[in-house]
Amino acid sequence: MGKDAGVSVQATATSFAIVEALRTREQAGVTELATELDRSKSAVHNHLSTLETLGYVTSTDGKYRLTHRFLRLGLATRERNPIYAAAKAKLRTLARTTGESVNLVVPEDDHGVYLYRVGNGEHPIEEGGSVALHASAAGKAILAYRGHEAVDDFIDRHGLPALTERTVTDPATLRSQLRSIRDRRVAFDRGEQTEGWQCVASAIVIEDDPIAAISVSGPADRMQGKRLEEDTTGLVVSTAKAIELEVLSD
Amino acid sequence: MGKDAGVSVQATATSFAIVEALRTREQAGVTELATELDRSKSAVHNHLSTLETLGYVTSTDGKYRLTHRFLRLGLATRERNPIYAAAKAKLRTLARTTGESVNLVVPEDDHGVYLYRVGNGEHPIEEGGSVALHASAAGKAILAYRGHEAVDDFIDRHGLPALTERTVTDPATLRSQLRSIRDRRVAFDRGEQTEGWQCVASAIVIEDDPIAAISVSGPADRMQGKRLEEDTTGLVVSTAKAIELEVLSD
DNA sequence: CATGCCGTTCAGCTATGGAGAACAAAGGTT
DNA sequence: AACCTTTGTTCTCCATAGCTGAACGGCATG
Repeated sequence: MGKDAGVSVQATATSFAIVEALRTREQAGVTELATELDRSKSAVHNHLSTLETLGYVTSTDGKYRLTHRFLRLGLATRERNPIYAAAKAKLRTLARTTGESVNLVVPEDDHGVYLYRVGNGEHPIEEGGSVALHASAAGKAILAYRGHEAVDDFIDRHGLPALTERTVTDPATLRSQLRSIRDRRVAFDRGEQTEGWQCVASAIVIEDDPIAAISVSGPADRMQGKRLEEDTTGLVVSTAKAIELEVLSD
Repeated sequence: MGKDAGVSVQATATSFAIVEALRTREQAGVTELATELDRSKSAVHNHLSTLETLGYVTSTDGKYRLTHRFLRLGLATRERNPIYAAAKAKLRTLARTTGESVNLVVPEDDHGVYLYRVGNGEHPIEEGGSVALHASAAGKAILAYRGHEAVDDFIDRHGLPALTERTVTDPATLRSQLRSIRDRRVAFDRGEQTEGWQCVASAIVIEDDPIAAISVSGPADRMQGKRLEEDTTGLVVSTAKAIELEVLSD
């Protein structure tokens, strides 16, 4: 039917392509979007005016931008997840005691999503953004609690693309790391996702299902030695355990 | 072209109708959505599978739900607004000192949007949700700083629909309230939006442009007498002024 | 094993939305 | 001021995208 397998309603694909272009762009005009997305001006105009009457886009003299309708959609999905309410307050205190950025990551399809993030803004990770599961401490913490076949399938589907020089690209190495993560309840990321940034993570596991992971991340020079290995690690693990209990008690 | 003026790309309208249905519903099946939205099963299925390959929807054995892609979209629009960063911390302390719920409302087209909200969860207002400008303290605070013609146009377009028995439905009454709001820098809502809930609001005005309003809301029995008239009012106004200064200093 | 009730697939017809050019409006430049 | 450039908007026409309606297959439940 459609030229691209699975995408049968191409108008929807076009509309969302425009929406995503507007996300990065603050505001944009018709011609600008048309050239970037390689569509005709009239097509882009049609979609924009449709999105405008639907309330997802506003225009002020020729420039279009996204409205806050997406905020309602996005927050609704987040609020729905019980892990969010259970973790929020505890992550705040974890951020305060460690002085570093703290993240809450949940798995979604084959990637992780930053559901919540409280930090000093040094590292430009955006809430709602996604992470590769194999190249982040939180992601590996989640993968560690999935079955062997699930991990194999994951590797088959995506491979282990390198994000930095230190990303784990060898399946055997990854599998051995996952084993030790499960044993010790901690995952580490030493610049595997972003050069110069280290991470400690621990998964939230409910009934053998890793529903989330929390992580503390900071620049390599602050996250090393005894501080990383003992202090931070201990805090992350105990916070993860506390969140597990909170989830179970609701 | 289209049957409904302005909505030329109907496929987009259908896709977003499905998305909005999923927002309220946690998860839903094809048939369920098809009957609710009055479309054919195959049409709904087409849209859902398209949205799924685009990454906005996931399915687990026949049930569909929204993904967190919308979180990225929504938070991007919020983070972009400088008023959010300027107001966030101050609203937290305002909530702590008053003990009531605190809201940040920004105007968008002809309604207000709850951009941020910190509260005790008593009143089920959702972040990202929208308010009628004429039937809320924050909305009236914003309207008060718009020109007379702008207010007239607003009334022409929407009228003054009553949300409760106490909603201001008379244009003359509204205009006189707006005048006093501008004079005193405070707007009140005495059950005009939700029966039994009172509100105090003050606008954030930058260069004669009301870019936002903050409000404190609580049940009528706690928000009355001296406490409302003096204590809370004073705190709201001074916080609004502080936010104005913060915005200007950036 | 039969019977609903799902989600998914299919084929075919028709309305829809895209291409492209013409139009309008707004700035910038000389 | 008159020009030109660049933008958003509108128009018409045609191909095809995407609906309808029905058939298929899987999974429960009786």
